[in-house]
Amino acid sequence: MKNREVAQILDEIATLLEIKGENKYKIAAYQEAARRIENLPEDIEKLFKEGKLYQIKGIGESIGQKIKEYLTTGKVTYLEELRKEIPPEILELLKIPGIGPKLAYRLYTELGIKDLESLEKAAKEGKIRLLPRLGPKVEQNILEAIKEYKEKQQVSERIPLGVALPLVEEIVNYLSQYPFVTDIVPAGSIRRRKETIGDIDILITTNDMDKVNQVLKSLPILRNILAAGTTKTSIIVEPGIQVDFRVVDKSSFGSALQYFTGSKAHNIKLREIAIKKGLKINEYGVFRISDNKKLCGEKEEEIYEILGLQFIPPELREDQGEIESAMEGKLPVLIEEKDILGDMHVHTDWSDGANTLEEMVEMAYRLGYKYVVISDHSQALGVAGGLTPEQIEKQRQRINELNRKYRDFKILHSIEANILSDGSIDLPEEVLKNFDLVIAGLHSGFKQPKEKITERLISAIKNPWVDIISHPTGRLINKRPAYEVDFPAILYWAKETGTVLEINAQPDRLDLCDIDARMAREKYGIYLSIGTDSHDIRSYSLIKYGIYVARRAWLRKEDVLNTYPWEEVKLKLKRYKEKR
DNA sequence: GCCGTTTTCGGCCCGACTGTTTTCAGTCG
Repeated sequence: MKNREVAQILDEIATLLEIKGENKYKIAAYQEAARRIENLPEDIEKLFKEGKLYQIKGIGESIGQKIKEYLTTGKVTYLEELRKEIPPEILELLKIPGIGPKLAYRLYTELGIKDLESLEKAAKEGKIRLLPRLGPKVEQNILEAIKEYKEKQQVSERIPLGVALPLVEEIVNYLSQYPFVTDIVPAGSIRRRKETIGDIDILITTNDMDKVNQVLKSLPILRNILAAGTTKTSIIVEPGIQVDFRVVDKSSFGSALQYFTGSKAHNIKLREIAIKKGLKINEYGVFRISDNKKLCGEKEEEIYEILGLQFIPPELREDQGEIESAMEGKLPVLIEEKDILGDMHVHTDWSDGANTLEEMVEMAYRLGYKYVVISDHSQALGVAGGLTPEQIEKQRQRINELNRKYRDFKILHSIEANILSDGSIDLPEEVLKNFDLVIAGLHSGFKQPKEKITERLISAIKNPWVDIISHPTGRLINKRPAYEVDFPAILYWAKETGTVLEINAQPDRLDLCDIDARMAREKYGIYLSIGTDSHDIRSYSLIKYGIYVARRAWLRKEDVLNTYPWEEVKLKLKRYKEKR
């Protein structure tokens, strides 16, 4: 699938046009098209072949032609021309906070700066301050920003939600203890539960701004303060993450929360709708344009209400159709954590888990689940103590015994089998057929060519005894990209065979991701299962990350397999269908 | 460059902060 590639090309065009100082609306058009395509829950190539390219909003004649050229020839002449005009190395300058396209272009044309090294050298030699409208302060800020950037390079650019969320909870707990902090709510991409977070936005209501700012200065994990205004304070906390605090008045709390939750695209769309209704939205409230009268602002819900929209859950606020749905009153009722009746992917110390089967089962029971799917590794994964057919048989007997101990709770015997390099499963059919269900996943050979990996996965999907594919794309956030695979083909065969795809809730996996999961359900009608892939009893709590992905994928309770009682799950699994 | 329940042309979200400035452009979110 080339969605991401196309989006990156359009983004690069936009950036190069920005540096050139092109019309800002033209630039915005490229950025908008890039964003649309990156988040598109459909294969752009498929749409192109079906002649539906121009049905995507934001793609008109000019951008459409460039996409067409890329998909047919693999290059975009327009972009290559632009690259000749502006050396791509300049793009590196834009990564430095405080350097935008205008300044980057001036530094390049007036001082010949085209990379970080020459930038740092020029700043140290005091050459930048000699340019008109630039001074020593700019020079100093550039040097500091370069230093900060280099430090940040050590870590990754965007941090996983699984790292950011606990950090935010720590900060919120710390500040909550002060009586003058009356409200403290994380906003931004954290609140939208995006899989990675650029920086953290936290909103505070208080009757004493000075004290809040004072307290922020003594935050234990504080590294340094970037900016401290009367309404905004930006800091860096360990381990190198920016946190923006916004101190707001109670009467504006709802508006501020809405504004800072974003996304940017979502907010722009809302403000456009507001204008058509004679209203203006900003972070302080909703105002009538005619007399500037403030109509609301204290509660977030009021903003959507006054625009004639259903309340839109933060996870959906990406301008991916949620506003149109809300307008028609057709937003989905999103799945919630309480809807999950059982964890669909759990390991024990029979393979590489840290806790015993008994401990894992007992914890699942105590969490209030109705069932748990025990899915240890199979024999081919030697490093993980994968189970042989004999061990599997023993484990089944133990599970049968345990099942007699519990009422209103079922232990399901499964396996996370390996898809071997030829696409076969590392257990014979007579073993596979005895499980309650079988999960299969790729654990090796990620570097095989795209055709080969696609073949392997499809072969596993076609296996009548494989019910669920675990972590279907194999990506590890910030560590390993998804393996090369013909994803639409995977979806097609999953649909054809009734195979379920997993949303793996491990915070570094979140695989399928939100966009893929939405595509699987919305365009192909495939069921998703959510499993924590737990290897110890504490990891059951990670289910919430799977729920976040599902919600961002627009999934309702009924779209997710493990919201159904086991007897109903059976009706949806292909192994039981084929026996009927 | 895209788009249209007032538009096929004339619009295109909103505000804070910073640095260098006597009024504002650039950057950021």
